[in-house]
Amino acid sequence: MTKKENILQAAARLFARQGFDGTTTLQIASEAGVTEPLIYYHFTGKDEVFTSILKAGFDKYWVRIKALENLSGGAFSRVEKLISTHFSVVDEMPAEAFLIISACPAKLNDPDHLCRKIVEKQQKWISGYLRRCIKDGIASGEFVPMPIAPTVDTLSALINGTMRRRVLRLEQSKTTKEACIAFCKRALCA
Amino acid sequence: MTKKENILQAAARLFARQGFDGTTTLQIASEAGVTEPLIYYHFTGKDEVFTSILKAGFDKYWVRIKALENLSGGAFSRVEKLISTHFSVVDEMPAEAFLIISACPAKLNDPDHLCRKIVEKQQKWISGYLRRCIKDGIASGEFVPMPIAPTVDTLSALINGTMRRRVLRLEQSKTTKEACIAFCKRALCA
Amino acid sequence: MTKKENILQAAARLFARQGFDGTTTLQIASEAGVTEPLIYYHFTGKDEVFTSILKAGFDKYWVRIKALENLSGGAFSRVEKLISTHFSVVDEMPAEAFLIISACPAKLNDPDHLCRKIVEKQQKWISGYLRRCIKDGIASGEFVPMPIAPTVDTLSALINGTMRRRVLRLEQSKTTKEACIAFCKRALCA
Amino acid sequence: MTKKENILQAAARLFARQGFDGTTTLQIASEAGVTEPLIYYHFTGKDEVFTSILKAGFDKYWVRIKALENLSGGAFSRVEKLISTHFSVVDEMPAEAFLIISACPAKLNDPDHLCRKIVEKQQKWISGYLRRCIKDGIASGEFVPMPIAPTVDTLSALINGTMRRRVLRLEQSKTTKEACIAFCKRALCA
DNA sequence: GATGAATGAGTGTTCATTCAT
DNA sequence: TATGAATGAACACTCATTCAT
Repeated sequence: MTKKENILQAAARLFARQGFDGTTTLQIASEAGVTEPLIYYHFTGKDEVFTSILKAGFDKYWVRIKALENLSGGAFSRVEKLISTHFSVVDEMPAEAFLIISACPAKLNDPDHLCRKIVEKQQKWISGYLRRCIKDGIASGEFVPMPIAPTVDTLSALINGTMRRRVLRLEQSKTTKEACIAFCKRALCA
Repeated sequence: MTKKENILQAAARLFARQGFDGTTTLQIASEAGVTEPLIYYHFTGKDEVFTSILKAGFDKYWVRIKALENLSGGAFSRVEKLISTHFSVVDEMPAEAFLIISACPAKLNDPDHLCRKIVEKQQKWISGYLRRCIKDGIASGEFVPMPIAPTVDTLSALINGTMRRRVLRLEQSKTTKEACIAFCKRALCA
Repeated sequence: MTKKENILQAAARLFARQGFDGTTTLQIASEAGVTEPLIYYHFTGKDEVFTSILKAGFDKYWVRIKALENLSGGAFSRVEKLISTHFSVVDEMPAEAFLIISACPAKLNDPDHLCRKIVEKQQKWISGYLRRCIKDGIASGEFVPMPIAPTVDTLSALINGTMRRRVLRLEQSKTTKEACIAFCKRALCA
Repeated sequence: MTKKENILQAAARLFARQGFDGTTTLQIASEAGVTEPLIYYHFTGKDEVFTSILKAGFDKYWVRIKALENLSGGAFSRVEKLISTHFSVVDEMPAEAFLIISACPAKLNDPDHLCRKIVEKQQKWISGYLRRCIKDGIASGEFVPMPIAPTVDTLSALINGTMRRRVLRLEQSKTTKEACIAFCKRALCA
């Protein structure tokens, strides 16, 4: 593993545990087994390290998400896939998920920051995906009639909240995923 | 308004906009129209200022929530009340809601910090409330049969995610509240 | 006891335990059961509190010392009296003794500060007293011949070191006083 | 000279002149011709700077003292060596001597602080050395009979007080050293 | 006499970042 | 690539002191 990768891994661990502001460049360097200036050789600064990690994490996530686009099958099975994918994502990349969800609250207020842009891009994509599912479902009679936009909001919120609770380890049951899907099925399907 | 209240208000504004670490005591003092040492006369430090605001916000929220405890009526109407109360809370105290949800990510990892304790207390209460509603609903035949614990997780996540999206202004529809309630009704009721 | 006396007592305790710089006016006020501004009502500032204590301690000491001036008796018995008086002083007013010996090191460098002046006055008086004793002793044949000035220095140092060790609780024997006197007797007497 | 050494020298000068609490890190940096943060690059803080100086001074002193251990010769000549070594030490390293004696009064009260430990170590070694001398001297008949422990206290006090007076420039004679040794000879020798 | 509220001037310390090599 | 040394700019916090009452 290159030293650059060392830096990224160490930083990811530390950002996830302590947040962006709570992590110093010295800690990152120590944890990575390098000296501080090397961080500035490979990155423009602490912020770019953070952004790189975020971007890498998001890219991995994005690949998973994009794979859903060409899915065939019924409307609900596509909703179900979206939900179960998000459960998997948290399990497979908890540090990155924590970062996106929790490490940069102040940056979320800055409309120009990558952090905000990532969240918006993700939300937009999920909204589009869900909108299409729901439209199709209603059209085909698989779903009961319902207003589309606010239902998209509701499902987005459910996914968002589920990830957050899972990342923060607030969940109390082991079968939340199945119950969540069943819950949505009853809410959506005719 | 006393200078102490000035400090609290200024700090609340700044913490909400910039996060805890992004806000300096000098900024708080300036914004409040006082000198820095006065912060230390009225509070033990920056952390206590934050904690005071958090606690005050949570207390207001807690009053609203506790009022639901003695609610009579059907199981779903009690669930509905819980949901709509949370929508109202975000609208009525957005700064405080933002603080609880987003300003102290690192503190959420510290099990001894008030921040974490508040979240846990809130989650615990909501879980208990929902558990009772669902049990009652199933027993009376108002709800379809369903596993209780994971459904509680699901509903908690929905509320959590809804608040978060609303606080971060990610919602896209004006009728999300109604759709959310209708969604749950279909998911729960027989 | 008046509040002014309370302040002085509290301050004396704290200065002895923590030194001048290590003691805050707030600590003094708390320990004295008053508020800080009262200190400034009764004294011009922290320095005057310290100076007052020092002066009071020194005055008590001075009375004891001055009483030796009119002592009749042999040369050595007067030296002995001086030594045993200093042992008593440490035992009877340890806090004040500690203050003079140890609480204001930086102030000892300032020739204008009371602290330095007190030490000089004390040293001067002791020197004068010892000089007279030794002169008389040599003249009367009670003492062996010896150079006066450096012997005065030596005896002063012995008294100084003895007080210091006693104040700092470095002494290891219970009969140091007697041995010290016997030591001097052998060194001085014919 | 390296900048680290600059810092140590500047700090030593300032601590000796103004005491520990009276010296600021900014003063040290200015006097050393460096910026404040460099102090924190080379040391963990102001306290470690002080401790380093103290330790270095004590180490130099300790070498001188330890050299006395293997001294051959009569009991009194060994006592004499101890005394004259202490006179030399003050003359050769007055700043360090002042530090040990006078710059950290509050720290002397803290049993865990290096300051106290150094004083105790020194006192212990001197006590042991003197005890052996006196025992030997009495056994060989070179010294008059006398109680050992309190005489050790007395000689320790004499050395202590002599150093202190010399450091604080309270001595009045140029031949104090010789008189002090002669004084002890009369007190000890048969 | 006595105090609650307030402050000017610092204090030790930290940290992201840079420079010389 | 890589680092030891160094720093500008800030930071949370403290303290002796004062003011209005």
